[in-house]
Amino acid sequence: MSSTVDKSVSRRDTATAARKKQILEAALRCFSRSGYEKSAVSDICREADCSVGSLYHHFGNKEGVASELFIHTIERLNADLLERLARCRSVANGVRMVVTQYSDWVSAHPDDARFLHSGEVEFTDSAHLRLREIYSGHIKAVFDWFHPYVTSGVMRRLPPETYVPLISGPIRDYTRQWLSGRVQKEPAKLKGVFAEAAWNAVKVEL
Amino acid sequence: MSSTVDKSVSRRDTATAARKKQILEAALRCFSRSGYEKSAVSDICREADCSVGSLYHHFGNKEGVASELFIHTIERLNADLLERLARCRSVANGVRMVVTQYSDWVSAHPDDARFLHSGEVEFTDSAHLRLREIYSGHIKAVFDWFHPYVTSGVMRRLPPETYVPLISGPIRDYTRQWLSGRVQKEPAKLKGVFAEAAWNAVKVEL
DNA sequence: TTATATACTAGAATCATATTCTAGATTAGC
DNA sequence: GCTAATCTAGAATATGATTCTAGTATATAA
Repeated sequence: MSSTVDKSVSRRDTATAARKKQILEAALRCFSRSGYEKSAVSDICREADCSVGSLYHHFGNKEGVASELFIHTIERLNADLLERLARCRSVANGVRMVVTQYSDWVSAHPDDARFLHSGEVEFTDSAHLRLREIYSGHIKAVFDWFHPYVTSGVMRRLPPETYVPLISGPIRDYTRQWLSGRVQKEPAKLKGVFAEAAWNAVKVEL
Repeated sequence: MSSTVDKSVSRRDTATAARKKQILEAALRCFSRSGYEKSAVSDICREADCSVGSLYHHFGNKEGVASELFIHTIERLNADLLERLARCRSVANGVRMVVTQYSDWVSAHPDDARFLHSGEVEFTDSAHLRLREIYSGHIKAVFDWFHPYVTSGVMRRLPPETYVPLISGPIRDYTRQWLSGRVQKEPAKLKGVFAEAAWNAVKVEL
């Protein structure tokens, strides 16, 4: 069946995808080495072995590169969580999983994490909208997973805006400190503490 | 006695201090309105009614303005916490205070908070060092306040790096979301939830 | 009180870098 | 093989940070 659809993937499509990937990877290396602002478009082009014209053709501007990279990265992070969450067989493990997968992911992909956290990245307007959709879609999916447990009374009913900060706030805050070099131990080393605290914050007391 | 010392505060010193203040306040308005990167030095100068030469004379560069503003802001925030903490008469209230003063401060000074959280601000090297000192000094002062309670066994003994994220992580994470417009309720409205969670995370179970 | 050094202000000149433009090369689809 | 669309290259331009030079105001010393 796939052979009939394959026609839509031309040689150019493949080359274009490869070139874009090449630029995105070069950009991440540059951002990671020197930060977003300090990375000149010409630096990225040199690293990606392409011309500025080519970069602008594919991404519109520097923000466009950063936006696409950001969206791509966060989608993988989110998808990874949903997969793992689907395999959890209890609320307690679900809550702990939100914390542990984040810290494992950060420890495994520090450059990606640094990029997501950097805050100096600027987005195109369309990326802003897209990110908002992605965020609310992801939150909805996660809430859908947890909702039955709130209904059945094993997870506390709290103001909805507070679940994310209560569960993920500490590990995110710690990660930020780790990425900026203020603390040494990598997040995965302390995930147990934060995972227990997260469950503790939302569980119903016996 | 003061009259003999007054000689050290000349008319020029006063004028200089006033000018610097004028520039810092103008910068905050610009950053708050358009963000750090989008604020041109010439914008700040127009807002402060001064020349670029003047700004560069006093601050060296744009980072210098941002750095001094940042340090000034964070020192007031820190000092405010230490004052309030000194008046607390129990660990539970102390821990809750860390959360409530932060959320009250953020709600009362959203422009300052937005600036502190923005992340796109770049610092001079000397500001980086100074910020690190300020941070560790502040942490030490806060830890000194809490330490007796750990010793006496009413507060949990945890890996030292985890106290700040456990106590402040959620409210900081929530604040970040609020500043970026992803949630509506201002932090002060939810401080109770986060304050209880903070105490819950570090208290010793009965 | 004046002379001199230092601090300050102004704005033009310079420099770095993001973005745009133009021309040419490659590829897809007919 | 022809034509339009896509892609690449790099030069030209625009924007905004920083530096420079000249001049003004203030403080301090004689």
